[in-house]
Amino acid sequence: MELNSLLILLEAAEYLERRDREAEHGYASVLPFASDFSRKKPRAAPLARRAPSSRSSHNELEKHRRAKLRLYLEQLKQLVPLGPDSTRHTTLSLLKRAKMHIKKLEEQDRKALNIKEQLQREHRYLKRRLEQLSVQGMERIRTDSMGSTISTDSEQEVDIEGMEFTPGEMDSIGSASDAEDHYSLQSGSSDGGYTHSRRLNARLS
DNA sequence: GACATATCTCGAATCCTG
DNA sequence: CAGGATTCGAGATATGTC
Repeated sequence: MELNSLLILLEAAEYLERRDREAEHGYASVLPFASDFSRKKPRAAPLARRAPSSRSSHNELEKHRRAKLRLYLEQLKQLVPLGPDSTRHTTLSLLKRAKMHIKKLEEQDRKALNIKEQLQREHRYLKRRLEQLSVQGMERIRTDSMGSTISTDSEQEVDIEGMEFTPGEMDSIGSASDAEDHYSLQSGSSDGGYTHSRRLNARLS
């Protein structure tokens, strides 16, 4: 269904909701939006009636218009989860459900976006951390080859399992954006922060 | 039969186009 | 701006449900 139709239906749902609320308070039960008041004038007595032919064609057009509205409502019904009691739904209940459904989808979208940003930060941080570790490894190789007597052919294991880095620590090893990334990793996620649990095996000679 | 909801009809307001 | 097309609100009527 085109977006315009949905928006129209959503507006209709809000109007009907408001009308219900106002009816509960005993005023303006059948009046349209306040902004529409300017359109409404007291109905004049039917002086000049339309010619029968134009009247019937007008009625026919009205019938088409209602059919079109029904069609849109049917299409809307396909898009909105109606639940188990979907045997009978009034126009009003359908529009209310559609409104709730749209709000739910917007909320899901917002959450997914948050998770995406969180993962992007995590990815940036881990990438930089990996670069730093490989640079450190290369430096150690260089110093070892310059006469150091530290075990020449032994295997050294760098275990960073359970490592956590504070923002201050990040300052010393990376850029400001690194710190920002890591800080958000620890504080931003709902599961209590991100902990490195990876074991990096660095073969050093 | 009372009540709720849908549909029809009509006239007026508004939009659109030449 | 005139006039046809479209949209809207309101009352009447039809239909469904309890």
